[in-house]
Amino acid sequence: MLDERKAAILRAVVEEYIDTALPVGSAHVVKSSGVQVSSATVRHDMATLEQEGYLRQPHTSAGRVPTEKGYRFFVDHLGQPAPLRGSEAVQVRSFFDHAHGELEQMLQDTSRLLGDLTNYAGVVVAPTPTETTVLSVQVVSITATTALVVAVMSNGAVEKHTVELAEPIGEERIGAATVHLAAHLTGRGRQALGALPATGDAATDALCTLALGSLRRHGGEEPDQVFVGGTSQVAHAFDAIETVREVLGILEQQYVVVTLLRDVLDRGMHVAIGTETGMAPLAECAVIVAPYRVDGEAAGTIGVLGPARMDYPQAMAAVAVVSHRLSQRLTEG
Amino acid sequence: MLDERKAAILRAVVEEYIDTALPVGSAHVVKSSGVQVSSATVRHDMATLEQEGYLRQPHTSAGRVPTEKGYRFFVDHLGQPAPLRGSEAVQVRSFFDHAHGELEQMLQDTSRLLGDLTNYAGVVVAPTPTETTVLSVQVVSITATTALVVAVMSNGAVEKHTVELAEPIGEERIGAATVHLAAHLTGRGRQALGALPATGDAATDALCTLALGSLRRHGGEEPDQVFVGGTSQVAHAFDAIETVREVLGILEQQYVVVTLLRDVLDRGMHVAIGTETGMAPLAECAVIVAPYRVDGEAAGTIGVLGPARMDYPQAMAAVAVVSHRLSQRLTEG
DNA sequence: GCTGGCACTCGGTAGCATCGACTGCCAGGT
DNA sequence: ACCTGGCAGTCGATGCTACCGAGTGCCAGC
Repeated sequence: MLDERKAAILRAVVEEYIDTALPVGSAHVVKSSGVQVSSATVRHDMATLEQEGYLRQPHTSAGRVPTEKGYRFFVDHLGQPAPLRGSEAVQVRSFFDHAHGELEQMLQDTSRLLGDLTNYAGVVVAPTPTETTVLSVQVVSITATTALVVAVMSNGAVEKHTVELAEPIGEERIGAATVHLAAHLTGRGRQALGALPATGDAATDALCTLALGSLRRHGGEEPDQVFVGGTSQVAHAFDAIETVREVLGILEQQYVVVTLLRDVLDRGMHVAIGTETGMAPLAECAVIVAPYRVDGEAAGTIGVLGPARMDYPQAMAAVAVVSHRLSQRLTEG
Repeated sequence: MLDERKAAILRAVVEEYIDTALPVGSAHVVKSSGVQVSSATVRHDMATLEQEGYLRQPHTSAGRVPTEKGYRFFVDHLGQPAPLRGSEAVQVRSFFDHAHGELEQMLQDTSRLLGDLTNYAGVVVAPTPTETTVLSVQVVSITATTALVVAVMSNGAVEKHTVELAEPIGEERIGAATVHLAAHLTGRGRQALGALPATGDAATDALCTLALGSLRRHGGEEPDQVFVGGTSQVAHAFDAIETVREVLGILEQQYVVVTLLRDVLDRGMHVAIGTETGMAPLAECAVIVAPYRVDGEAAGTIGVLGPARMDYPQAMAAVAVVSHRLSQRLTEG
């Protein structure tokens, strides 16, 4: 563990580097850290910090830059959770006060809110429908051999899936299937999607099975819906154009984004820095994630993706607040 | 109008500049244009082309670069519509052969396809529900004072809207509203959303009115859904990071994107270059748009957004093919 | 009307000296 | 044992100059 002064020095380096993106020299540390020693002493400590892997020097005769380990120590031990700036608290409050309508639209807007608050990319993963119950099911015929299964879930989400039929099916059987499905699914949870008693009519049963299958799949390995906002911020956060492109590429792959957030949470982390993300192209990035809850149950995830030299205290505060307010908003109905 | 040689020279400049992003000198033109004259003559013509506004010189003693007018002439008179490269034709074919499921998901994927094909950002505006008919309507209660109106349209789209009720309403009235709405809307088009006969029950009527309103609004001034794919390509297409950011910013504002595409089409154009887009931040960009059709009716729009020095023939071919195949796919059901 | 030739322009690059922000180390003081 | 001021040394960044070369405009001549 680091003694107090070294910790203070490390904090000063991280904070300054986050601010300026420039390597930090001992003189700056003396000015900004509050430690009452000379720059020579600081130099000594910085050399030690470098040996221990918290800092590194881009080249001799340059200042120090935090390593992944340095950032990690910072967020674990030094990042006093900054309260949100007043104007931003207002922004969040007003956002959730005015949020209305469509769940998807609101989540999309939330991702943009996160982007605006932090100046990094904001991500929102839609609630997985695991623990919701079915409010209503309906089968609608679109063409002779395609039908649409629409299920409204108790969390306000609407699942819809096209099913392709082997052969044309009449309106009356579609109706029968609707009734049958409604009878057995309404008010029940996902576990009801396992099996269904037969109706006695083969074609109707076939349709019901397809419908069930599509609903089951949707909550299964099918990727969760994900919304990304504030991609334009990415262009500011990195100076290497190639990095920008890589990060945008990642954000485009919804599946990857979902996996990333889930992985981080699964490992019990709220912040993943550089290689901790488990994704090579994100070596220069950091991710902050938080789950949100609906009716007390973990439902989905939000997060921000920014550069490793991220304003952690601020971003963590933003994520925490948004997750809290979102949970509240989704729970109250 | 330009005489034949000047046109050939202009074409050479545009093509070379598109390729290299470097100002093109008279010697290069001689090499690549096929005109059988000396560089001095080309220089003469290029000076004329510059006076007439087709080319400009970044600075004395540099080569020429096309102006907006130059690109415009190129696409209007010189852009022989390049056939799609074989591998890309395959890619498009296989995409539409395998496209299935959810309309929204497919449109999202289509936008990415456009991005991949052109290496610019791909945009797809979802079909406006204007000319579709209602296949089914249903009202589902979510909480005591909120209900969800779900309508399945004949094009496979599902419209859903939350409505907030002034006071709690019972299940049986929700059911009554569903029945009432279904009776009057099923099989009818958007014009049926105007008014509804009364049921005799005030609470049910109130709910019906709210539901109608929400559906009407959705097809009205409410922005169309838009999908953007290939944003990461934007980082490659421009070298100025500030431009990248501006363009990404535009692409994030769905409303702006929809307006942009619609405007261009309304003006009867398929290609808008620089200021022709009507948007200042897109001064260095060009947009290619095409409508797609469902059952012969113009339904939505697709497009790509790239730099003004875009590979027009190739991109136009890609947009044309995708629009054609998408129309086909959506029409056949 | 086209051409080769020529003088000229000017951005980009390479070389070079300088500057300054750093560091590491050390001898001396507390 | 620890801290400090001082000092020599490193090395990227900055600025200067000289030069190169791609490109131009112009002109006299075919």
